[in-house]
Order: sequence, then structure tokens, then C-alpha cells
Amino acid sequence: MALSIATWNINSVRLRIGLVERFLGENAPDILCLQETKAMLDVFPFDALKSFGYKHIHAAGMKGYNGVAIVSKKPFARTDVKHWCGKEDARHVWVTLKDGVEVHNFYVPAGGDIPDLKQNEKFAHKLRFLDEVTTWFAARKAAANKFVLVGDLNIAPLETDVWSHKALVNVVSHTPIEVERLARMQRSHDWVDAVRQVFGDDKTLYSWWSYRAADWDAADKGRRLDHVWVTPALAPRVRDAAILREARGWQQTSDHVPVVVRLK
DNA sequence: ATGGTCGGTGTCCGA
Repeated sequence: MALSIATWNINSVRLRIGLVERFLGENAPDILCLQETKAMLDVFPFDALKSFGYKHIHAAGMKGYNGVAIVSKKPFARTDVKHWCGKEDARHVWVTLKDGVEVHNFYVPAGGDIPDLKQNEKFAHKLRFLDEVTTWFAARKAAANKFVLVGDLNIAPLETDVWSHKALVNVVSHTPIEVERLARMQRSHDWVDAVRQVFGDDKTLYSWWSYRAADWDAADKGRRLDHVWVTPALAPRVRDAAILREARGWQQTSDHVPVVVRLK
């Protein structure tokens, strides 16, 4: 059965519900995973998303911060939410499809500005979050697992995931300690980076451009923070991947763009 | 050149 999955850090789903409609209309993925919805469930736009043809929605929210959601044309056999690091943050939801495929949607903590565990509690939280997720997936590891993991992982692991490795090597999102922790998380379940499987490691790819640049397109100082991973059982089914750079130019858009992967 | 701009529990905080 074919399956297309998109991930997009939307930075307020209420403000950008019209852009979500445009994206879904133009790309029609089976499933869209959103991060930074910034909406409690009492104000989450369930009805609008359903009117776009996405009748199945699993969301977790907070007031103003974080928030993740999975919106789908395919029905769910089960839905789950998990909290990490002893916090109530809404950073991880997952669904199990009728064919047993699990889709995990993560919003990894950004980590603050200073890449030092002792000086910066946010950075410590980010690493602890990755470690807890790593341990959890390692304990669930099985060769037959058909899992997809998507989201804003807030780490650009490869040199070709950033506009300048040299300029960013000490900037949170691309530091060696984060890259190493993410690699450890990837090994926990032998996750395959589906986008890199399609494009290879040498191609420069970004999914995020700061709001602070005067001209994001001309400066092009991007980073690939948004990822789609699959377990080895699903990797042979990956057919196509796309990062929708043009969405960064849409009116009043997010600083992240959608990433789409299609599986046979 | 250490700024800049977003969104929302808004006049600060997190990104």
C-alpha cells in the first residue's frame, strides 16, 4: 500500500491554517505531521482540517508553546501520546495505521543559545530528550517494525545540512555533541534517513531559514532541521522525497518548510 | 557586523 507523509513545523496552526490548506491542496499527502501548533485542543482547528479532507486527527497541545498533531486521510488503529523528561510538553504523538505502520511525530527541544550542558539548562534538556527517546526506541527494537519517524529534530547533522559548517560548528543545532547524540538515536533502531537515501549525502539541503535575514532567499543561510526517518523494513519502499523551498516564500509563512516522503 | 524577526500565556519568553 502506498503512503505519503509530510512534516511541517507550522509555528501556529491557527495563524497559518490557510497555508496548511494550500499545502494539502497542492501536495495531497496521506498524512501531515505538524509541530509548534501552539494550540490547546479546545482551540485546535479540527473542523477546518477535516473540511480539507483530513478526517483523522491526533493532536496534543499546550497554551502558546510546542504542540504536535498528525492529520490524516487514512484512519488510525490506535493513537498515543508520550511526555518526556518529566515535563508536560506536547512534543511527541504517534499513530498506528491499520496495516501496522507506526508514524511518530516529534518536536525536539530547540536547546537555547549556549551549547554547554552546565551553563544552559535548555541545552541539557535537548540532550536528555534525545537520550530518553534513544533508550525507548532501543527497547522496542525489532526487525519487522514498520515505523516512520518525522519532525523538527532541531539538529542539522551533515555538513551539507547547513549553509556553513565552519560558521555553525559551535552553534546549537550543528554542534558535534548534538550530531553525535542524534547519530546514537538513529542507531537505536537502525533508522534510515529517507531524504538522504533519495538525494545522497553530497547535496545541500535546507528545511529552515531564519526570520531574521533581510532576504532569506538571497542570503540562503539555511539548515536542515526537519527530518523523515524510516526503519529498515520500510526503507526499500521509499520512492521519492521533496523539500518545499517555495513554501518559505509564501505570504506570512513559517520559518520551516514542509518535507514530503512517498513510499510505495 | 554579535544585529536581525516572528507568535502568543504578549509589553516577556521561546524560537
